Amino acid sequence: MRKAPTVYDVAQRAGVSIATVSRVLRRPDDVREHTRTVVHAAIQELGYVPSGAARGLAARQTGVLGLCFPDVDGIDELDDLPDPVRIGESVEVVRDVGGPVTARWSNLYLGEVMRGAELEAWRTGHAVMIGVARGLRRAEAVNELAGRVDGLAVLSRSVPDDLLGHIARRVPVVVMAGPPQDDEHDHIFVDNRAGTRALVEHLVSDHGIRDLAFVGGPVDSPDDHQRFAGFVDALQAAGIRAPDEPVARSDFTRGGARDLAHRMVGRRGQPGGALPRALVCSNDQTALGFLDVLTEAGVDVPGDVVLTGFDGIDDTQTSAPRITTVRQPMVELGRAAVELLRSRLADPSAPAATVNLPVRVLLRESCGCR
Amino acid sequence: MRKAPTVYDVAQRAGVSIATVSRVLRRPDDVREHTRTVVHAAIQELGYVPSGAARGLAARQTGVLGLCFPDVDGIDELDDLPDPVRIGESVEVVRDVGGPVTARWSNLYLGEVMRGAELEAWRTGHAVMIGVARGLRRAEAVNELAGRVDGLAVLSRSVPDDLLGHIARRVPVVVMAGPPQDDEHDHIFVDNRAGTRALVEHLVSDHGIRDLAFVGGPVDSPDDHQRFAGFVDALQAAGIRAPDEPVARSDFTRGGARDLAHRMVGRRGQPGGALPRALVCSNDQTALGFLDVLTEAGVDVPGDVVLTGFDGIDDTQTSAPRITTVRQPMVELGRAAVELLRSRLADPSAPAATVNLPVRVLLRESCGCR
DNA sequence: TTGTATGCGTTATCAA
DNA sequence: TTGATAACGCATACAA
Repeated sequence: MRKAPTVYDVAQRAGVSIATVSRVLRRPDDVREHTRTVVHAAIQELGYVPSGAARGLAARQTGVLGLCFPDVDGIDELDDLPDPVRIGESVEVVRDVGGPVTARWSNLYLGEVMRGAELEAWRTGHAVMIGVARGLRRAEAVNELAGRVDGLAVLSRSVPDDLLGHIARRVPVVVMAGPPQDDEHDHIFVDNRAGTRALVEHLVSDHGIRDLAFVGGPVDSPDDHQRFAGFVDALQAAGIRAPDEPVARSDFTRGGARDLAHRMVGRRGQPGGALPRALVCSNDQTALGFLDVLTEAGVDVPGDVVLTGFDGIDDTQTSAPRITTVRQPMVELGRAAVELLRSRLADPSAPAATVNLPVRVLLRESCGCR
Repeated sequence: MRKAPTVYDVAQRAGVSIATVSRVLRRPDDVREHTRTVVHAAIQELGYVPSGAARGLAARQTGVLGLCFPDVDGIDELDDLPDPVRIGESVEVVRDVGGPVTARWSNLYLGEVMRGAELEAWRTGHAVMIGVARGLRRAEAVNELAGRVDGLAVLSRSVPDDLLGHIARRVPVVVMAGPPQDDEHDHIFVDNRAGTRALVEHLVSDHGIRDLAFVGGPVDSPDDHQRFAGFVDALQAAGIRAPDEPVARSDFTRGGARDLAHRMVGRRGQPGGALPRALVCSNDQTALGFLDVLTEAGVDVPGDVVLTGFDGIDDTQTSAPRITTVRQPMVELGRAAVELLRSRLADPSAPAATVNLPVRVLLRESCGCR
């Protein structure tokens, strides 16, 4: 490792030219079997590993695809970092008093996307490089990532538009799971709208519910916006009068949803304060928060109120009752991103593509199924 | 994107030499402010993004660290791949009948390691590249990964020893979470032995249990081996006669543990078939499997039998009772790997290092606490 | 403070 | 089937 051997070393050792060494690695069929054997032997003896940098430079492509995520750890500064590992410390024995199970939604989410991307990249002999856009030097980091890859898949809003535009002049960019947008990049959308619509249609058609309310998320969430649109779609299709706005908005967290639920439950007695037959929540955390409070208040789910979510996080599978929801196609998102990148690399001049990922509605007990 | 601009383009546009362009990017303080401004303007106008390959080649280091995992998806062939994304398909509505919650232990495990590595790498301006050693061309893939990075952290047994030796002649290698081994590489161990010992000492000292049995995992698992050693340590320290072997072995899966538990529970009536006061399981899945069966059979945990696990997976937090276990320091593992890589790069001639990561014993209800 | 020139380790194009 | 040799895009030592 003192000084890594190069093609020259291998060539010398094998008594051939560097061109032949390169050929043995890239197009083995173009060299005589004997030569091949000799070269391979030299490679083994020297411990030769080709330099990716040199290859990338000469071949004008690195074989690496990039995946750029937003900062899910909420780290903006080096100071925010958790303590580094302290080595040599002894075992610690602690009483685990419980508390809420850590919600690792974003980790899981991103992990699945990565898994899908890696899988699809592996299929075609690509490597994938992960980048997290965090901290003050994030622009710089994203730039460097872009400089190292043949194509870049970016999770929506992890990179500002202007930076994205800059980068896109060097490598193809695909934006994952963003709001509908009309720019030069390829896009992959998750069909929030169709998913919610299908879910609500189930409530109306199969359960005969006509008194539904939509509990929204943050106003600036494009996902929320699409989901509400799907809600409206379904109601209109069923000839039910649709509201202009969600009946209320939470912040997409379970705690925030609890607060909201408390207020709504408290108003039950007042005129116009009655709970609707079905609460269609904009995400799972919201549904879970409502479930907590409704259960506490003695409101039966789904007997008194039907509850649904969106995302398909694990907790919706273990709650009582399990929550009917719409599963986000995380792995598929990653795979689709890589697919799109590849076809873009194959045909750079094709018009910008838009992919709408299908979604899956999971019927469980909270909507009255079974 | 048709043809990415290079330093030459920027230099020309800015009316300076390529050296100056490079300096503006690498050592801005060495250039006059005006020049800097002009160059930056040119960079923006052209959409210049430096080539990582060229940088790596010229600077003799890529700024990328590699992370190599074993194949957790069990994919050996392209044929094993799940179906690719089908685009344009409509929403699917399915009845989710339940079944076991998907155990994503390895995903979570690896995800956490990655998160730790990425975090630590980010601190020092490094990028990290993930590689999964899978399929027939795995050696090739690992080689390519090694060729692209400045250092490589490898999860134990994801790469055969000879390949690792080959690679190590080019880049520093650190092996994560393997069996004690005496080779040229740096190693990071998770202190399975001390963790189990501390856990068992708790059972003996704090709960006064003297009738304990160890339910092992696969014989070829070094982790299992270490954990059993810790079990023995604790017993011997307490003056309790320690067995030579685990009382039984499961395959580290919940299902396998269930089968085993059924057999053990079935033997209860027979002479010598009585259950011990405490079952120390080699991993969490095993403990969970036993919990399933014991609960079914009306054996109270921890009243009749005390149960403990190892790993700290999420399910141990939601089971009833929650399971006392030892948490694997996944994030720390990733961070430590990167730390070690960095110090190795800083001083290539230092002797091979060995890091023992501390572990945390989580006392919960399954051991009788609270 | 800036420019010139060289080398980094491959791939790929031609010749031989 | 093999060998010279010219890119590839940048960093950097050295000159100016």
